[in-house]
Order: sequence, then C-alpha cells, then structure tokens
Amino acid sequence: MKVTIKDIARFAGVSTTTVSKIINNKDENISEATRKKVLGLMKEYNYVPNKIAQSLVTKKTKTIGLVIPDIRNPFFPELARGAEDKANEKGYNIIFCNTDDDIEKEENYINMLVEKMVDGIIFTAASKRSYEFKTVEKFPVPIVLVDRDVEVEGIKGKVTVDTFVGGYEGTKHLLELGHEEIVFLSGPLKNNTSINRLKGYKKALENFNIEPKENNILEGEYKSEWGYEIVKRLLEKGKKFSGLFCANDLIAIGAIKALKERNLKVPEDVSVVGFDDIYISRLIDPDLTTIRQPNYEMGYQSVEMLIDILENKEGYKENIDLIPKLIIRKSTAKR
Amino acid sequence: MKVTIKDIARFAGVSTTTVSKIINNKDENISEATRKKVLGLMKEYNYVPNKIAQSLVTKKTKTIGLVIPDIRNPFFPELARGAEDKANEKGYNIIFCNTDDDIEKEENYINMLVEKMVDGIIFTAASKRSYEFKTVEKFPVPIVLVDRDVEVEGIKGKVTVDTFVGGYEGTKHLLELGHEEIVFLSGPLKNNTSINRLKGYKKALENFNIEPKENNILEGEYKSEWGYEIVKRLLEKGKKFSGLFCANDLIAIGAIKALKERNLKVPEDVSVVGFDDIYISRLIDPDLTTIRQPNYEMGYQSVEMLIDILENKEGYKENIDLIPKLIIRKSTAKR
DNA sequence: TTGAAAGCGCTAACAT
DNA sequence: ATGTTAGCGCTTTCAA
Repeated sequence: MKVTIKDIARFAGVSTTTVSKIINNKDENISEATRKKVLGLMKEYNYVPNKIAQSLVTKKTKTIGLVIPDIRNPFFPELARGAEDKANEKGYNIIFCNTDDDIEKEENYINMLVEKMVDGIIFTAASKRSYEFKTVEKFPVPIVLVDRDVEVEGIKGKVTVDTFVGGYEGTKHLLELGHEEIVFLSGPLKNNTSINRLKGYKKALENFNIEPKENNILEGEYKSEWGYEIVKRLLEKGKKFSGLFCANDLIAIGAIKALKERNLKVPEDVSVVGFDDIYISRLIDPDLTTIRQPNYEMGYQSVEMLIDILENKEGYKENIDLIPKLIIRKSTAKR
Repeated sequence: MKVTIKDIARFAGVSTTTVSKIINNKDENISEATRKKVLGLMKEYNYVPNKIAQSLVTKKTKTIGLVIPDIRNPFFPELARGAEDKANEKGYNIIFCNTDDDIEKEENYINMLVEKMVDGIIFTAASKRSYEFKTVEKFPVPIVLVDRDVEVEGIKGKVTVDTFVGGYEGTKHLLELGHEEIVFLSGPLKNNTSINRLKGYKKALENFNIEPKENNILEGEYKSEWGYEIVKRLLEKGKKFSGLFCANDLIAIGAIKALKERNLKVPEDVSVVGFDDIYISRLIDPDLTTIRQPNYEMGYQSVEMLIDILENKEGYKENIDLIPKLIIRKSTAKR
C-alpha cells in the first residue's frame, strides 16, 4: 500500500503538519533534528506526496492545457515543444488537445480542462468569431491566446506573430530582386493572421509604386495540395509571373512541385518565397527562402506569460507580438 | 464562487449522496422527480463536478502520460495524435513529455506522472538498457511500451512495428528491380528496432543469393544531415552503388540531396528507399518510395491496450507487432 | 428511495 | 518548535 503523510508522521512521532511543512520547504521553524529524521523516513519508505490531494486543497494542479488544431500540422510540434520546455522548467505539465479547428471540439476540450482544474490554458483558436466558454466564465481559468488573434471572453493575454511584417518582408525581398509580377497564394482569409499577411504584401507593392492586382491574389488552403493545384491551373491558363509568395511553406512546396513539372526552374524562372520555416523547408529542392515564424518561441513565451499571470507577477506584458524573419535560401534569385 | 455538490444538494433539499449518484448515473434507485429536479439545478447553476475531488476518492484521474523523445521529430506527431484520439474517445486526457532520449529526463517525467496519479503511461524508451522506476515499483501504474522494445520492470504490454519485415520488404523491392549493389544507411544500432531493420536487409540479400558486404552497411544517425554527409563522402570516394536503402526518411532526404548535387538522378542513376513515410516524403522530389510505419496506429493501439488494462478487460493482447508496408512512389526504378 | 457519516491525502489557521 | 482542528469536494458503505 502507498505510504501517506500520516504514516511518515506516525513513524517519526510527529504531526502531519510538521511533515507537511517539511515537504513544502516551509521549515523555518522546524528543528534540524526532526527535519533530518522526517526526510530520512521519507526516503526510506519511498514516500511520494500525492499531488491530487495537494491540488484539492491548494486549488493548483501545476498543469496547463494546450489546445491546438492538430499536432500533425508541421507548424505545431515546434510550438508544443517550446510550451512544454517552459512548463517543465517551471514544474508544470502540459495536457495537449487537438481540435481540428472544430469549434465544438474546442468547447469540449476547454470544458474538460476546466473540470480537471488546469491552472491555465494556451489556446490557438479556429476562427475569428468571438468565443464565450461558460465554464471559464464561472471559474477564472486564465487563457492565453497563441498564434491566432481572436476575441475570447476574459482572455488574459496573447502571443502572436506580426504577420504584416512577414508579408511585407517577403514581398519586399522579391521586389528587390527585380520581380514585379508577384502572385500571392493565401490561405483562408478568415482571421487576422492571414489577413495581415496579405496586407503586408500589398503595402510592399505600394511602396514600390506597384498597384496590387486582384487577380494576383488567390485564396485557398494552407495545404501543399492546394499550392500544387492552383499553380498547375495558373500555368495552364498561361498566367505570367516571376515571383510567387506563398502564405505558408506547405503551399510553397506544392507550388514548386507544379512548377517543376512544367519544366520551370526555381529560382531561375520563378522565385518562390514561403512562410513559416517548417522543419522540412531546408530539406526540399531547392532549399526554400521563407519567412521564419518563431514557433518554438511562441510556445515558450506563451507559457511564460501564463505562469507569470498565475503567479501574479506584476508588469508582465499581456501582448507579445513576435517579429518574423526573412530567411534567404535558394528558391529566390534576381530576375 | 464555484458551486459544489453541497450547494446543489442544499438547493434541491436532498443529500449530497443523492446528487453524487445522479452525477455518476448510479440512479437506479432515485425517483424520477428528484432526478429531474437535481439535473435542473445542476444546469441552472452551471454546476461542474470537480474532477480532482473525484480523483482523490476514486484513485482514477482519467489521465494518461505520453513519454516520447521529441515531438519535433516528424515521427512522433502522428503517434501522439493517434494516442490522443483514442484517449479522447474514451474520456481520457494526455500529458505529453519530451525526454530527448535522456535517461535522467525519462526518470524525472515518469516520477512526476506517477505523483500526479496518471492512470497509466505510454512510453518510448531511449535505450536498450533495462529500466526500473522506483515510483512505479511502489505504485502500480501500468506502462505500455511503444515503438521501441526494451526491458522495463513491470511492463504491462507493448506495441511495436516489425521492422525486420520492413527491412526485408524494402530490400526485396530494390532487388526485384535488378539492383545488386545496395547500400544500407542505418541509424544507431542500439535497439532492436534498428537492429531488426538491418537483419531484414541482410535476410533479403541472402534470399537472392547475395552475400551482404560489411562495407555496404553504414551506421550513423537518424538525421538528414547525416544522410547528406555520408552519401557525399561515399561519392567522393568513388563508391559504386545503384540502390540505397535508408533506415528513415530523413536520411533518405539528405541522401537524395547529396545525390542530386553530384548530378546523379533519382531514380535513373540511383534508386532510393526510405523508412517511416513521414508527412513530407510525398512532397519531396521525387516522391519517396518508403516503408510506411503505422505511427498513428501505434499511438492509437497503445492507448487502446492501456485502457483495456486499466479497465481489466480480459484477453487483451499484450504484444502487438504491427506490419509496415512498402509504399512505391517515384524514387525507385528498374536498373 | 434516501441520507448520515466516514474518509480519500493533504494544507493551513490558530493554538500552545 | 510543534500540534489541533477543520476542511478542500467528492464517493461510498451502511443504515433507515
């Protein structure tokens, strides 16, 4: 049978209070003698404090919920790892949940997490709609938004990437290489993350005195299949362009594939810029020039912020906007 | 303030016992009238049972630990997702932990999980050494091994992939295409998973009456960098081969890159087979012929097994060996 | 059909 | 420096 605090107290001939104080390092007022004795007994009997019992009284579980669309999306493992690293550093654990961008699943998971009394939640929301979680309303579980900036009732903070800058920098890079006909392959324009990327693209063009053309902007999905299909179709229609800016690396990878199949060379014939810098972008041929999203950082900092909130740290930032960075590799060249 | 079972009981004018029974669907002996009343009150007051309190008495947390090397390794997101899907289906949550194949971290995490009273643990172990976790010894937390087959004290089951078959099938495919000089690029040969893959390679050669040559077998790391470096070196040394079997897709991707840089065409000059079928293997150029590891399945089935154990299901299999499958794409061709 | 009472393993005022 | 006591929110005998 498991040995409990009572057993240790009995063996040591002290009260559970004393043992408890020693467990929690609140031992200013414990004599060295009893401290040593109790510690010894704990070791001897392989005593492990029961966290559940602790949680019941302290109202803290040292557990954080991580609610993301899908860990298989190459975007999220980095973020998850960053989150887990910070959490572990601070003695927290992470429960992870996959929502598939399904609003119902999101609700279910959030509610489950609240029931399990997680101390806080890191949340990547599916849509732009505003959220209200009834359990969160009742129980003050702090939520930190990550990556996607949406309206959530009672949100405590957010960590995002300035995609406008990313969109701007990527386009500017292409422009500076002499490209003028630049097609922008966007994901679904249903949240600010996507919309701002496009705004950055337009702004860069304007700064170069080029009027953004509507038919150079295509809205699709964040998938390589879509990148492949749309470029194939574009080429079949005889569309001319020398620059291609893709809203994520997956789209870029599909696009490059389609280009190659039509015997167009990257970057000699078409320069391609991606977005994200997922693990494989440096592995494909040619190595992809892309905008690096600081995903690991986002995970890491969101947990850092959450824990600051939990521990009532003063003066934490409640709004971190990370700056993405242009990574020049081999898929772009002078026109 | 949170509303508790006591509040509901008070409002309904019944005892907490009655409410508890209703919460847990043990309401055979509850009158329809009080049942409805209580259910109504629960809804009205937005009552959510406190899982922590429940866990303290039932000794079940409905939480499972998932201990893996690194979620960023493209191998693991699939596995993690499979595990999470099954867990969610059964009302469990998953705490995930990254060990970086570090034995000390493994121990720490396992101990943390036991302290948090997870109901069971899914574990991908780093090394071939045998494990003994002192907390697990004391508290009967079932562990199911996944992917890597090692000795762990008190293990309850394991889900692995028959890598021998994979090694065999991949080599056979190359052999049937007429390749005779087949180089095998192995990862570290420190566990059965890796060793059996190599054994499968050798066996296939023998079946084709070809003596496996020691200098056709290279041991390195499961990384694209290594695949790139070793092939580059091989080529510089003037090594001749027309078939390349890589112990994982990452190695294959690096290898293909090196091949291309020396103007060797895949598959015209060299046929390449990978292992794993990670997400990107169909995105690279050319699409990679590979051995598909049923990673999602592994995660899914390991959790299924674990829950069977937890629920004392009779007759569950305690040893599942999944069969990998050859996926023929475009990186292999007739000699 | 319902409830009283004990207890899960721990912490935290408040005494002493 | 240490102990007494109450209680966190729930389940579970056992009795009524």
